[in-house]
Amino acid sequence: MQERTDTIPGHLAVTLASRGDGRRAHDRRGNAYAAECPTRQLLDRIADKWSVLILLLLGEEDLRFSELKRRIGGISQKMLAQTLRALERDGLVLRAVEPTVPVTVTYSIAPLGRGLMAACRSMLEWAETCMVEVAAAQRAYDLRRETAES
Amino acid sequence: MQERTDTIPGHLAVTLASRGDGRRAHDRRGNAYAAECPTRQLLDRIADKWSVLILLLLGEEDLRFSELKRRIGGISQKMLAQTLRALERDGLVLRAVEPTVPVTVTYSIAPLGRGLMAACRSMLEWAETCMVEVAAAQRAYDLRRETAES
DNA sequence: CAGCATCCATGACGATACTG
DNA sequence: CAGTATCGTCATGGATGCTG
Repeated sequence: MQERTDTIPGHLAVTLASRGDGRRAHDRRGNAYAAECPTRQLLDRIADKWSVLILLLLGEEDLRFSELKRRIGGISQKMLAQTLRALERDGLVLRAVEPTVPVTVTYSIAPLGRGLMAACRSMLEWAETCMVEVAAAQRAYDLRRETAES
Repeated sequence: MQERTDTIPGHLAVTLASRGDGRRAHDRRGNAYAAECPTRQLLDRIADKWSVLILLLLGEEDLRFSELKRRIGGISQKMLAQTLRALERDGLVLRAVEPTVPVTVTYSIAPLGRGLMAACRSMLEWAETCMVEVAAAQRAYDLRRETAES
């Protein structure tokens, strides 16, 4: 920040420089670690279980509201509506209304949202792949805590 | 699944087949869309803003508790402790205690957690890249709603 | 019947105070 | 410093009712 390198020993300056590396994201396009940054707020919305599951499903095929609700176990009508709305507002999901009787509403992935699919999918893939190892880690952790309680 | 195509009309068989395509994930390694599935529960834990931010930071360097708290804007002590513990239990993060006075606790990314980094990073990258477009989409959406309120 | 709005109970979350 | 405990608050979820 300041040009006080003259008063800083060489090895410390190096340390500070490598520190700066960690802040690269900050310099680039906003600091996602700052609560007020728009990038962080966007991340908060997409790094969410409901958003990820919805995007994952819509990435495979267009779906109606009730179909989404039926496929995503444990989601409430309220959270589904709320999340879909946020995704639509962010331009990640498209909402198409067919004027039938009764009305038919179909949700699909928007071009902007398609870019997110890769990240969501690799998260899912990772979960599927590592589930067994994670379960083992949990057992080991619980066992360690249990025996330590003596 | 079954060889009963003989009793199923042609067009229905096709419908069922394309249905099966959507269930591919189900056949592979558990159904992440079912609330009770361990894979889904794991996904719920990692598709979380705090988890993603913590993993992202620890992926760059080892950090102490207070340092993490200071870097992640808006996180409470409680959520940080809680999330770190869940990540540690899942084997994604390592917790090293140095018996100094007062104690020094350093968190680092575990081998298992390193595999998740790519997904977290691409999520962050996407957010940084598309933030502007998303903001535009939001304005468009809000404007549309506003004018529709006439 | 699809989809959204409203009410209420519950659990997650955040701020503060306190301990090893 | 690194947490745990407590409590007040707010978001989440479930049930219900409304509209087209």
